[in-house]
Amino acid sequence: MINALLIIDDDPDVLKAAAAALARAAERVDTAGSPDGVAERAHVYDAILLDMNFAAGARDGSAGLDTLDRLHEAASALSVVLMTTYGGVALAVQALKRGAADFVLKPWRNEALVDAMQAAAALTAERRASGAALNLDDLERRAIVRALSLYDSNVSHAAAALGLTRPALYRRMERHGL
Amino acid sequence: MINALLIIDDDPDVLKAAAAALARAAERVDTAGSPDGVAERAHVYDAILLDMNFAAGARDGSAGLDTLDRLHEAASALSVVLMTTYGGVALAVQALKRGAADFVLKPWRNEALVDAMQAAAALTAERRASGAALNLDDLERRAIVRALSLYDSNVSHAAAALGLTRPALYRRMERHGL
DNA sequence: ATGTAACTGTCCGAAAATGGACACCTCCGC
DNA sequence: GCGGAGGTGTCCATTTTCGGACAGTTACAT
Repeated sequence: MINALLIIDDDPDVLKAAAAALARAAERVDTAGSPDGVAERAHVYDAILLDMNFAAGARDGSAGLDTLDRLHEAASALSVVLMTTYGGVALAVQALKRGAADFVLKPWRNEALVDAMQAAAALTAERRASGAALNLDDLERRAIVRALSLYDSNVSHAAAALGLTRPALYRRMERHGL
Repeated sequence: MINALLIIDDDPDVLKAAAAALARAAERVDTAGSPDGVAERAHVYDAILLDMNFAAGARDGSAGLDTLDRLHEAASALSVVLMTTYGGVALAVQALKRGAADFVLKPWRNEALVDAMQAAAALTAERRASGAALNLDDLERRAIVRALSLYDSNVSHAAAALGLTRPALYRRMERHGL
């Protein structure tokens, strides 16, 4: 079960419909009529569903892409799913290259939307867990595991790749319980 | 200047046209009429341009996506640009979510193709450089820099985040020349 | 002005990591 | 069956790191 979602769209009907579709998949579903001020509280959400077009005439999606950038700046691990009506391939490609987690077209199938948001939330969780690995001990452990698997448990080679002497690697392996 | 590119397409005319367009951007442009056996030598390329549809009738792109997966398995840092004629938004999204670096539609503008391949090659280079950072010293340095920037040079907080005591962080900063 | 809270940078005896050396094992080629 | 190459795991004197403590600075509320 997803904890908290945010839906951003300027059309109240869309907000209502999306919120209804996602209600059973998340503890809490917030809605916003504009992206203003959302970045500040972005970190409390597990995923965001963002409409690409706000200014009525604008169909190039630049408003959505800008918001996407701002959200990433504020909460880099957060997954953002973009949604649009006027979706061409070029826009979709642009969005995903800029780091959107997924791209859905309006009108959507409710089931597909739920799946997309669940996948996005899972991705956020994963990134938060490993991105928060600023911790040097964790980082070292991961690197050691990676090196050992890469050189299929050849301690000498793994040690060399890690920039350690062999005894040093033994000590650290023990310290990490390996 | 890109060092080596590979183009995979079953249509000889497409191969010829793409190779011509990319010739001036890369030292070497190889072509292949099928994805068979390409994975084994994937690591020698800086980027690959891959057609999605091989079996004449197949338009769902699954052949291309499978090849994409196999290429990633063989050379995880390698950027693959997908190309197709029958490109819908769904397929493009699928491709990028599966890790393609970009997605271009046939017929292409030569300039856009060159740009895409250059960006892809740059991405490969970047990933190869940082992915090879199995080296614990590098890893530690990166983590420290990241932590310091995250807590805008507040040594106490950065140290806590890294799981170090403050004096320890001072020592390591000096060791890394920071 | 005074307290205090949160920093910074440095010192030093205790504690831990270092890496060269050692003994051993096992798979090949001759 | 012997030498060598390339592993493994362990030992221990030396070197490095550790972190609590100390003194100093800044910002701010009392």
